[in-house]
Amino acid sequence: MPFTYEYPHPAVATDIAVFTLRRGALNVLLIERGAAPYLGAWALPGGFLQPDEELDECARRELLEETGVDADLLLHFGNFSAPDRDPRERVISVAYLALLASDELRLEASTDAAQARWFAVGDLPELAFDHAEILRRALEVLGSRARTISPLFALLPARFTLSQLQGAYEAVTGEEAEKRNFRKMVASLGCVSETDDFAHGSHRPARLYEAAS
Amino acid sequence: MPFTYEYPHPAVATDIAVFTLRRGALNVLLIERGAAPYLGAWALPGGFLQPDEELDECARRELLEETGVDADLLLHFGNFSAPDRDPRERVISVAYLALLASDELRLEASTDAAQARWFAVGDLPELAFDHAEILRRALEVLGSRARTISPLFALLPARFTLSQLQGAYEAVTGEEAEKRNFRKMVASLGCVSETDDFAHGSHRPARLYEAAS
DNA sequence: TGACTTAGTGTCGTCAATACACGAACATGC
DNA sequence: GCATGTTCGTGTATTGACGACACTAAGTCA
Repeated sequence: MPFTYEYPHPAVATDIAVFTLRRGALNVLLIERGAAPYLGAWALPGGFLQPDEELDECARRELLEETGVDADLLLHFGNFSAPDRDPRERVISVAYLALLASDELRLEASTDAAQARWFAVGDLPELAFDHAEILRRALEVLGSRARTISPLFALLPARFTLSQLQGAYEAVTGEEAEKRNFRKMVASLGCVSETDDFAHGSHRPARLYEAAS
Repeated sequence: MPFTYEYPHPAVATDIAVFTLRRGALNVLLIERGAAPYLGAWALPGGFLQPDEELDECARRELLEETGVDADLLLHFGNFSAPDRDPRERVISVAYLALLASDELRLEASTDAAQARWFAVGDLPELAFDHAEILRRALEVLGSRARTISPLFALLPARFTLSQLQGAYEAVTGEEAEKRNFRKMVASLGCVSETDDFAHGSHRPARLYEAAS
């Protein structure tokens, strides 16, 4: 029996919610759309799946093309398939989230995007399409996974103080943590190892840690 | 700027791993393919997304059409997008899992499927496409979510004994549980309430419980 | 050199999870 | 009807995890 699939194929795209910490606050990367629809509106970076490309690859490529940011760890967290979510034609959105250390970042908007910018998650502009909903879901997933700590390393430089790690944890979960209990938890997880160096600020230096082998 | 999307659209399909308990063992519902490719091979039920249909709806509809089983609670757990995973054309698979009580089941194969059958997850046939991989991932996700108990109700009749609930828990996690500790856990979760009735077997009757309001 | 600020540590109480053994209730067979 | 067998159902003691709590240490800056 020959294959006949009588329905039109939808377009398939990825959208990526990239988070980082800036001045202790959780920020998300948005682009200003350079094309209709929603010309001039802010949106999550993303774009269409190409032939011979897996969805994960598509997400990484689109993010790099549109913002100059290369994220090697992308987590799929949901699909968005409302038939009218894109006014042009039917587009299935495959949503990813990523975490990045802010010292790795150099934003470069591409042709598709007029500009790329960080926004604190508590102070967001109106978003194009259903991206507000996608971002809301991304934040939910992020908060629920923060307790495993290890993803948080991606938000920090390679070497970090425990206070920085706690700050990342608090920014992602939205809850304050007890300093001593937090350190006990980190120690029991065994996912960091101390270095011989210290971060020098304006007060007592803090020991630097790194992700355990 | 007019919208032009120069790449061909892939087909989008859903595949569903439906689990139930039969004689205490976890079983998965498979269909025998009634069309090429993989004619005669066993596969997860599933099919193509239609216009004006959300992915969740597609999964429920395809399952019902192909097997006669209606699952109202479908959980998306991943996408499968290897470019060559379907020999006909590019097909993105959106994968779901569902749990059902075996007393709700009356299997009816449709035209697309020669027959539908339950297989113990420990004794599976060769599967079409990349469905072995999809099923493997479904089992991982299922095991990791069992600890919240509440999804397990779907595997059981409306009223069940605690021994049945524990059996479902053990079948899904693959680990044995201590009877008293399991009951304490269930009590502390507060997700079941006792009824005044008892299940009569060949020994001491067991109290029947139901999902808490 | 003194004041300020952040870094870093130990203890106790509570609660959750683990391990463990026995009496209760009913069905069945003699 | 009575003895036997099987599953149902419960309480306690121990352990480890988690949360609350206050102080000393080390360096900067004025």
